Amino acid sequence: MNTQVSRRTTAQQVLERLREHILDGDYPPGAKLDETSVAKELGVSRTPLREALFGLERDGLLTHEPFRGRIVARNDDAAVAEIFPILGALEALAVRMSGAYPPETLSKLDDVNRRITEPGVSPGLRHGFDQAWHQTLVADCGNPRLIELIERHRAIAARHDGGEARGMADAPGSTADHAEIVEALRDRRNDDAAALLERHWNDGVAVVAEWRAQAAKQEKKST
Amino acid sequence: MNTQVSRRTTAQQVLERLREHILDGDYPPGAKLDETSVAKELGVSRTPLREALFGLERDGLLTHEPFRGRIVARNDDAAVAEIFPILGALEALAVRMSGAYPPETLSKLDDVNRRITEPGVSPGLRHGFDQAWHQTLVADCGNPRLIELIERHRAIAARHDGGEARGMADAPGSTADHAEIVEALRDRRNDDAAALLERHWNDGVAVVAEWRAQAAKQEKKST
DNA sequence: CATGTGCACATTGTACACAATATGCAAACG
DNA sequence: CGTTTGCATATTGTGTACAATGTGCACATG
Repeated sequence: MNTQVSRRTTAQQVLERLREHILDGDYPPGAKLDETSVAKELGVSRTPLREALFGLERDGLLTHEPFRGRIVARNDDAAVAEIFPILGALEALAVRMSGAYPPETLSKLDDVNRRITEPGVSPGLRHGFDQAWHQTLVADCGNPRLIELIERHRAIAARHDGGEARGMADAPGSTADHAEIVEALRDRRNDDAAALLERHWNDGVAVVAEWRAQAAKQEKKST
Repeated sequence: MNTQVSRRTTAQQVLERLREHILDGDYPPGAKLDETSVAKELGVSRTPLREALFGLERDGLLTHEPFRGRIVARNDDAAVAEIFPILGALEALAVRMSGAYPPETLSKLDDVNRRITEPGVSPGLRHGFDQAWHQTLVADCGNPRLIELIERHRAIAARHDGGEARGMADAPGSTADHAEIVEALRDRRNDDAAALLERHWNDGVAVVAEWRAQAAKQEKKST
């Protein structure tokens, strides 16, 4: 069916496409992945699909129960409480390993951070800017493995659980944290920035939990 | 061929067995994994084997080039330089997240550390004790995801590269570090212990590089 | 009416067959 | 003599068939 011109294998492509779909919320947390349907949907047979599923499962994006199917991993408060501190430690390390941040990087960080708070941007976009900010922060640490690891964990933790509860991170405190961190970096106080960053992620656990509780309450009201 | 009584799937079992083999050095870094041979060796068909391989690849234990096969991941100086700091940050986090270490855990740590230096133990065993020490250190941090993550990275970094260059970590400085860390933990100074631990791993990069250079020199002499 | 049992169906797991690609060698060519 | 081209062979990638297991419902039974 496919003419196989690519250098990448079907399973690899499927893995990446599925990953994107999960991150975009097309397959939300808790959704069951029916092999036959998904295979048909992507136009491949079950064999490469299953190989991709195995990889994603190993990434922590899927959970698997033998003979009962695969589920997109939940991202509940418990998961956040486990992952956010890990991200804090890893990004802090990346900041410490980075040298002096060049002016253009610093202004990019400021710029992106400013856009997070700009009025009129959709919550989804705001969330995207937040992601971009963190990505820029660690991009030049010189440890590709670390970057990849951070990326994977952010992928797990960044998805919205609880049935498309939108509204994410208006985060008045969050952008203030970001600004403070950039300021430290401008002064070449990377260690201080790292410490702030770690606290930022740890605070995030409570922030997300609070925000979700609010969203759940609103959800109930509108029913 | 198999009566399939187990609750775990063949692919999962194969993944774990292969993982053990790789960690034990039965498949040393750089070894090519021929699918047909390995499948025959483990008594399964290629399908579940390939699924397992995909998982291990995602773990970073294997590298893959389309149509050219899979290789057990190298663990050269570059890899060590990337992974050791990550392990340092993660284990430091685990120590900080742990509460007060109970006396029995502290004496276990002391005990295991003592065995590392005991004369007459094989290098392999010594290495095993070192692993056990670090495992005990993080076991009660209360973050299973973190423990799993540490375990996986230790799996990658703990393998001996460069053709079974044995002799590992006599580490006179290493056990001294361990002792100092336990002392800090006894005083409930977890943050100090965490900082020491991070330095311990960072120093490890140079130690391993040095040790390997020596081993390589000896290798050449005996040829 | 509640509960348990067994069968039909759906879905996942495994094996195998075939297709696509890489590799090594031998012969042709300059 | 070195280089290149083309084929034979080995290995990996994908599709498909079949086996094993879980699920839900109808029906019997107390």
